[in-house]
Amino acid sequence: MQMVKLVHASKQTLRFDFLVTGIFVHRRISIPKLAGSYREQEPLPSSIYVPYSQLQLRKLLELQVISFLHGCTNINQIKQVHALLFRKDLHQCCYVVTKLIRMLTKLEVQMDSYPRLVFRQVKHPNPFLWTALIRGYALQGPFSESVRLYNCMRKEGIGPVSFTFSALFKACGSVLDVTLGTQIHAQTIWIGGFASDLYVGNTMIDMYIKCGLLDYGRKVFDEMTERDVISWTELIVAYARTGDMKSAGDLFDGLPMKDMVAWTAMVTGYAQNAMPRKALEVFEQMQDAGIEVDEVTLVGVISACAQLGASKYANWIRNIAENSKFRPANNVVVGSALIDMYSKCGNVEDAYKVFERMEERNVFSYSSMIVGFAMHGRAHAAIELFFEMLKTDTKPNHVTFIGVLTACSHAGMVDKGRQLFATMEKCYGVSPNVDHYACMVDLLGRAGLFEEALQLVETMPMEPNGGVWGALLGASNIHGNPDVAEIAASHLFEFEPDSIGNYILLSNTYASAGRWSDVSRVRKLMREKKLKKNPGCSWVEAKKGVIHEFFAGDMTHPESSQIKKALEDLIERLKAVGYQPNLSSVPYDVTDDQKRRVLMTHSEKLALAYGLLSTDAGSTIKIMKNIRICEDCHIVMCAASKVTGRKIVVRDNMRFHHFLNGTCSCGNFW
DNA sequence: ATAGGGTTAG
Repeated sequence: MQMVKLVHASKQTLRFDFLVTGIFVHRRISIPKLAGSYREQEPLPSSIYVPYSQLQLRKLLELQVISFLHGCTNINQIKQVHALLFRKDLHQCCYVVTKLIRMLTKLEVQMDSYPRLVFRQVKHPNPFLWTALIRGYALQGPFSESVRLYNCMRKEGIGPVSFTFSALFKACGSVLDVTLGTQIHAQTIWIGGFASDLYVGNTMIDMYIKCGLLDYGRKVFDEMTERDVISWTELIVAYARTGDMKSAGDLFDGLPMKDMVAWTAMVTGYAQNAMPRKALEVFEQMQDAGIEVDEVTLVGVISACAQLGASKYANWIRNIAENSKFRPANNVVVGSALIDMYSKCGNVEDAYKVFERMEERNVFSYSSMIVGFAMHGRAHAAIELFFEMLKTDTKPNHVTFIGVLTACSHAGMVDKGRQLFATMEKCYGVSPNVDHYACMVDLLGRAGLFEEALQLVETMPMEPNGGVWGALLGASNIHGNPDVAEIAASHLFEFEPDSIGNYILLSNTYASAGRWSDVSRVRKLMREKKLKKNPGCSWVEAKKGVIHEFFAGDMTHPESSQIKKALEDLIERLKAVGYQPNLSSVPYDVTDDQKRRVLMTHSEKLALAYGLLSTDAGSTIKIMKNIRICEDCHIVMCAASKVTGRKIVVRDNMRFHHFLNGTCSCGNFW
């Protein structure tokens, strides 16, 4: 006679209905209390105390064992539970063994070893047990084994369940085998309507997306009879990753149950597609909608603020992070993102403050800080931090080395760079990839060691890419070496035929050598390819963090006449202390007088003049620029920092220059 | 069981 009915079981609690004089009474019992003997639970009034049926005793035992399994943190503990199964005669129970195999998978135990053995001991595996094994192979490979097991299972006459298909699609997604994926897709249709199962549909979408067939994924989505927020989010993310924020946004607008993950997907989607303002907009809408924000959301917004490069936003999001549950000091990911953001906003000091306060640091935190120092020309700080990192348990990775090598490169530390590059594999276990070679070419090229740079390109163990040739072209431009520039450009145009900057670099290199016919040849090439020069543009942060934008020769600003006057005054003061316009900074074949006039229209000079006009004396002037700062403007910035006593920070497309008291942090080497 | 995240170069 069954007088106790188990109505619900979760990890922590069991819920029973007790039959008490004709009515059912609910009771909840927590599993920890049941550990040991289930007869020794809290005593119940004798009037309602009833013996469990055999069936329920067994069910309880199963649940108890499973709760043990959930508590296991290593394989030995699981082996103990496994031994227990034999003692309690549960070793043939598919339900428990399935959980055991899942736990082994979670602990990343090799499927071929122990899990396979456990599976073989069960005489009549049910579909769930088969699936646990198939899923294990789907997660860690070899993926062909998943498929082989699936076929075995079918041959044994055992039908798949929805989990089985999920596991198989995962395997197909991992090896990008869309042919097999499509076959299995077909099977979900003809074997008992699995195609309409929500989970099967979602994993199918994921598989098609991983294989690069977004349209197929969309088709599955459109044909699904039931969808949840995960189906939508999968597609939104896929559109965002291909850069199609329009489709992502349309989907998101139509999503009836927007949750935190879906909102976050939109925020990071905009951030990763270089639309930081849209990202902030969505983040604000998200907060207005009363949606909770977590660390992933924060990281997306932080990345957007890094792109905006303005202290105003940087401090704003930092405050939000500090007041959240994910404080940068306690959260490595948020902390590392903030380090990167502050570095990109021109604020290495704040970046380092965040770094210092972090309780835990990983390779991201160190690398971000090292790259930050490198960007700001603080080569010694970068290298010092690198050696400090080596003293910890944190191992450097390829990005860390990109950081130290660029640090050496921007500071002209050729020997140090060569030495680090030579030992990176032997001493630190990071084998140089093509990007590290590009750094070395940059390092040697900037130092004017063209022969060595070319030799490195010829002997490198992999094919040089656009980055390598680009570094060589950039160095040729700095040193005015049109012969090497020609070599670099001829290769570079194969990789990046439409990148305008490369043509301009080549043309400028010819110009600096006075080879005007070559200049017009390149100009003609650019016209034929219909490439437009992207105009030089600068931003400056005025009072209250308001950003003002200036193009070269731009007179549309409402205060243009004052700006022009301020610039003229400044230049007069600089001339008084010996400033001479650097005419070779103008790559056009025009008269010196015209060159002087062109130089005065450069956008960073306008930005500087406006900065002087609009900010308080004593505050730092922060200028951002979309292309490389020119020689003449660099000289002006140096001199202006001395004459005006202001600190000036300029971010060009590559790095930061800190001008103070007449000198630049780059040491005139950039 | 399926969904969102941080560092990279000329």
